[in-house]
Amino acid sequence: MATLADVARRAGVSPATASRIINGSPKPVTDALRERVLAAVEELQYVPNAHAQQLARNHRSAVGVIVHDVSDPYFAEITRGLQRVATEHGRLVIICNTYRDPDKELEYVELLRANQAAAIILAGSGYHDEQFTHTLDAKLRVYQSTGGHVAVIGRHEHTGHAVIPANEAGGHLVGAELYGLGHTRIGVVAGPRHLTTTTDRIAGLRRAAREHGQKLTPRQIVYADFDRSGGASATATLLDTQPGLTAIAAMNDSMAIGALSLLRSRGIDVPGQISVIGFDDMPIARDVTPALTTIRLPLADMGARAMTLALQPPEPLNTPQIEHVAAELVRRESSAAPAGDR
Amino acid sequence: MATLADVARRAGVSPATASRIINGSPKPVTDALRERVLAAVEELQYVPNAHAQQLARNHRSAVGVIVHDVSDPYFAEITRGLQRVATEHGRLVIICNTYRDPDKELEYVELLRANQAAAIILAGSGYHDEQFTHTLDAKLRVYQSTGGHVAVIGRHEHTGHAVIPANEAGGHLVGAELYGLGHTRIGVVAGPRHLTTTTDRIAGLRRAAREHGQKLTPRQIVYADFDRSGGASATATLLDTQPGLTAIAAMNDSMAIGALSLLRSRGIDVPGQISVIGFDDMPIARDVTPALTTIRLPLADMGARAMTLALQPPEPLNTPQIEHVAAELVRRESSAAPAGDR
DNA sequence: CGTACTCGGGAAAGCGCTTACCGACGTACG
DNA sequence: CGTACGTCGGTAAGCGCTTTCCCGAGTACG
Repeated sequence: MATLADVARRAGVSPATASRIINGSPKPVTDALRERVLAAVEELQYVPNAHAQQLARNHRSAVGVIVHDVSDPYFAEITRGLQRVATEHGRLVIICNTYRDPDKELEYVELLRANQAAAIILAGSGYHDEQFTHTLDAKLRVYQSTGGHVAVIGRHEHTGHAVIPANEAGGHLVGAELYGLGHTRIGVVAGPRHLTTTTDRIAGLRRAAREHGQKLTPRQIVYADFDRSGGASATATLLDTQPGLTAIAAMNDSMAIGALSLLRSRGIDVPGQISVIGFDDMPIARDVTPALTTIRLPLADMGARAMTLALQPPEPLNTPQIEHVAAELVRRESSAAPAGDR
Repeated sequence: MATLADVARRAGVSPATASRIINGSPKPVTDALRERVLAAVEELQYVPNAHAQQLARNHRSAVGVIVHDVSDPYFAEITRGLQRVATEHGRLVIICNTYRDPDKELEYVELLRANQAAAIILAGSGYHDEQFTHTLDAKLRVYQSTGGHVAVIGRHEHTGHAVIPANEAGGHLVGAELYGLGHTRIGVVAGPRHLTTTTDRIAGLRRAAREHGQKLTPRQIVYADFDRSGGASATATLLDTQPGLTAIAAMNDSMAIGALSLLRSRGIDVPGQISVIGFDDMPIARDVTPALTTIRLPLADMGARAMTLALQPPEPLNTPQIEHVAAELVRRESSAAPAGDR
């Protein structure tokens, strides 16, 4: 591996000069030398050692993103937004997948700190776990105290900037739509109960229920994994335990799609017999049949905003900023009034 | 930011000792000292500077992955497999999205080299561009010559290990199925023509056509972006220019889904009036309606294999290994014999 | 009790780069 | 023609860590 010293030697200059030319330092350098150095770089296929540079310069450049799983469309969309902004700022993004293991989240914060990340962005639901939340928060604070920036997406318990989707309000939209259509026997296909996203969305749903003089009993809610197969199994449980169900509210689109596929396999018509509403409005939502009625969250935009916050110059007022993002109901074909009403 | 020296000072030992304790070096250290150092680490919330470590140790640890776009399910799946293996080996993965810009691919190779990546994995189709391929290859060789490992997925023109999906054979499977069912008027919804994946798959399709005494004219093939909207627009073009079409072969599932949605919007029954076959078997394929007949590629597994190859101990025989992976037809509901045949 | 080891710990030399700081030269000026 | 600058390069001191080498103090042995 060619080093700067090699280049300098080859060009017959000092490492200092070579460095200045290669990095375009403000210090003026004669054209003759410049050309010689550049030629040497080319011949030696020299690429500066990023670690050495980082060490010598001592200023952070990369930013870290911690998500549950990039291959989940929810995070994929967020990541897309994040990356776009990061790239505009010339930042390298390090993506860390926790695969929903809170401990990994902790580990990755350390790793990112070790790598001198300029900012850490935590995307995805928080956990209902006092102990964990506290530990994470402590780690994040330490990181911040050494000049690191922090932004979180979809959680509020933490220090640092935050982009917060209207999960509760979105849940309320789902409820308002369903109860408004006349459904009373609603099943909820929920994600893991230890995720705040799940509970926030359900809280909104509950509020809507109350407003319509209804109530959500524990048995109407089935918790499962936040993915397609979790949606399918939760739906199966619901079908078996809640006869007369006319609507299913899935707490994200992946689960809704799982629900759709299970209903289809049981020969149940959607929305004829049962309505289904999802959450997030992932791109696929419009491609399933029936096209999924869902709550739209501007995921890519949320990612972009979080990155923007994180990359902001050292806080003007030193106060973490919180951006709320609205949820919006997108009516498609999977929801309708219950059969009896028609 | 606390440094090792701070920790050492606080524990009243030399940096050397602190380092040895923290990294669990083979050198034995008294328990008393060990505890003091560990306590200091805890109090100072010390995290070693990864760049300094990397510089001092001088051995690569991270691995870089260059993909077109992680938020594309095709790459998301591959990435999932890659990550799994990398994590098992305790490697940090740096994911780089080119967003299909070949120049970025070049840039990222440099960046990864600068970051002392132990290996670079290039996923996704290659480009039909002599010049570019040559430049990339040269850069890769330089990287290899300094001890870097290279593995590519889905392209063959390069140096280094390769995991190659049976694109041609898969295309042939599509053709065999469609022509076998009796279709003769087939439209091809293809990805960008400068991608080798596109042309390889079409080549297989052509071979099947010949075997059935058929032929694919240029007008039967429409090239568009490798995504949902590309699929929709290509399908629209096909419908407008190829009356009497009975089947559409999409060159990936995203495009197939776009095709499906366009057909639905035009009120065309699938597979009643037109059959649709996709390629890749992404998870969503089974959730659209009608469920998509497609060619299965074990994407996550391909990623895992590439990572395994890349992480192999310095080539035993120094020869790049090539692993071919088979494609398989998955019959679902979107394909059937043409109407006239029934 | 002296010698030969062993064992735990520290001193210091880098890893590859950046960046004050300094010095040599050339120019402009008094 | 001597002094004062301004220019352009080089020298060297780190950045935070690892690791080799060495040294002092035990221990075991003759």
